[in-house]
Amino acid sequence: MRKRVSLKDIAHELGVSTAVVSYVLNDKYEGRVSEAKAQQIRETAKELNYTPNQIAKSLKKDKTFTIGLIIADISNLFYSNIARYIEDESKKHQYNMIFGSADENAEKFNELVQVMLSRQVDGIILAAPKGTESTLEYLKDQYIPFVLIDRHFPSIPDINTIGINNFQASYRVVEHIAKNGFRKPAMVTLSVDLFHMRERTAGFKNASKELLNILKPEVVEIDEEVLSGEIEDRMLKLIKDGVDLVYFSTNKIAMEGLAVLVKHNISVPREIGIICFDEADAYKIFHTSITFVKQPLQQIGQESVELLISLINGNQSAKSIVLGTQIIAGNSSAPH
Amino acid sequence: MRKRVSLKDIAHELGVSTAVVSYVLNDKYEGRVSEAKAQQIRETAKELNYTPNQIAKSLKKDKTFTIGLIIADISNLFYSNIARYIEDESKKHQYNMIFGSADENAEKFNELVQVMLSRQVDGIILAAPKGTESTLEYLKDQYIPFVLIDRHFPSIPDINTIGINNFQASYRVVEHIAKNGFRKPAMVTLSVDLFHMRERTAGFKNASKELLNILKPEVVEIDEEVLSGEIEDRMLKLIKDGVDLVYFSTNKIAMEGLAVLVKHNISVPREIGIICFDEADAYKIFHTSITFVKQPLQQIGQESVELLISLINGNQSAKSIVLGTQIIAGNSSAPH
DNA sequence: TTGAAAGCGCTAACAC
DNA sequence: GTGTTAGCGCTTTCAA
Repeated sequence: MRKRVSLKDIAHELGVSTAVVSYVLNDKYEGRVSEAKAQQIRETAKELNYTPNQIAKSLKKDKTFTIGLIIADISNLFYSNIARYIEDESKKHQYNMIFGSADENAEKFNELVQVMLSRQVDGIILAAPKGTESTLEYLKDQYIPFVLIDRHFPSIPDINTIGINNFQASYRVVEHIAKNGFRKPAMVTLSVDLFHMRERTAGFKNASKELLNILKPEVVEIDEEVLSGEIEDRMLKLIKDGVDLVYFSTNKIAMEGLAVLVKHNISVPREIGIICFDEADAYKIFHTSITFVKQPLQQIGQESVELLISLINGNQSAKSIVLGTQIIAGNSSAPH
Repeated sequence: MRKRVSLKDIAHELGVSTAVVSYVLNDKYEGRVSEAKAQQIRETAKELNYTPNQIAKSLKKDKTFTIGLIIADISNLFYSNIARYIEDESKKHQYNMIFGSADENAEKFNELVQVMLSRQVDGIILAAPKGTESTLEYLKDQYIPFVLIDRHFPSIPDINTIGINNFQASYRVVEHIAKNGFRKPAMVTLSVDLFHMRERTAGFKNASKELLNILKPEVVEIDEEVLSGEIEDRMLKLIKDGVDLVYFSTNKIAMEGLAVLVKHNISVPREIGIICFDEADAYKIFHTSITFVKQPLQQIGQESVELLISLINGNQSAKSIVLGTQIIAGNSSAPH
């Protein structure tokens, strides 16, 4: 069977101590080991196909060079994209990443946190689902370095957060809508009680009132579980009611909503205008180029890793980083 | 600062030995520890918020309950979907998964293998890029349990493989094409020297000759690096040449190809028929439902994990599992 | 029923 | 320059 080669094997082979081998293989032998012996050790290591055992190293140093990432929902493109950036950035800093999706489920989230902790991750980046405040408090109490992305829990003070201004992003969407001559927009969103989603809705409502003089802005909330079943009727109703543009609050809703339009042969922007939150590669096979709110995914990934690592290295400050968004204008919301 | 709670802390708190605590917390104390003491220990563990240190456990037991997954290209939906299934299945078997993408780069692949080995994964599932035969040989020589998915290297005998019959899948696509009255199909694929892709092409060519009496089947090969730049001209040329259906050999090519059709307002299947290899959620926002070859992703994920775990547990047999594919007929290749 | 102790592979403080 | 050794947190054998 398989027998992994250890420091001891190399030491034994050469009749030296494991310490010497460790020094050489970690390039810490300046003034300790003769160059000749060092060379020998390196050669033997190569010959024997030595691979250092990180598990042992981690145990000894109480540091795994691993960060945990827990996202809320892997089936959302936004998160899978961000996961990529976080992985890339981690690698740049010589960290590994281990990863899990909580599927918007608080219990699953808590389990994942436990798994990550027992695997001794040095820190965690997380997009927490609803109802996980106590776990966040726990992490904070335990001084476990963590950074919250995308989501924000105003009830917990002094935690490290990185995200966008969702209210403002939505507000600007309505500015764009108004500028391009739409007068009766509706927002289609999920009925979920998360701060960042409420902010998106609030931005839309406020701006609709202020910029379009709409007394009761139209917001359709759909339960995530029944999304693909319900959205068809809801969309058709909006159109029948004379809504002239639909603003989808996430990627996932957008895909479902656009599918309805395709199915019913509804032309964009002629019959209805469209704006989506978040981008998707798939938009390019829709019959019209899509206007969308672009979040700085790469920057979120990058900064969250950097912030986390600085926390791991003992930096104490609680930071809330708010990044900017852009509206990428396509033909789907062209002047009306 | 943070101080993690260890077995020793619990033992100390109660004035017992760490052994007893270990027994109790692992439910292995039958006939060894009194129920009263066991209860006490469990309570203290809970009070102190004890989390077992998996790193130490792994070191001791020489087993990490972690499997590595290396995929060829994360930006390919096929792989990201399969990664999900593999993660789910691993979790079911109480394994964690660590993950990396080689981006079709042999060197990156080799590095990833090293990372996984040094983190002492119990086994690896991999979709290997071109030019990695020697690494596979190495893994084999070292008796490191691994399972190859999607890809196949005929030059290496007796390794565990899970995939589909690509030749047959393409052959059946042409059967479908012929049955539906198309007479001049073209295949658009990547110019990459991988066995499974060559098989897809060969199946198309053979069937075109045998079923459609085409002497020189039309196969357009595009270099992956220039895909989105080149595909537009190549597609337009095909259409000008009177090709009546295009068969895209992967997900990624399909998305780029469909985008060209959208851009030029080319109607499917009226002006050109379409069949794609692999499914994509995004197809639903294309103006016509898409015919595609469906691989059994979940089954691939599930069986690869099961096979790997059986290898980890000492099973020696070299298996090659070939799973079936389906053609899901949409309107994009409707009778002509 | 209980506890002491060895040892997994590695690092680093400490002799020599 | 070189080697010895303790110990990271845990499991498990062995002795009491």
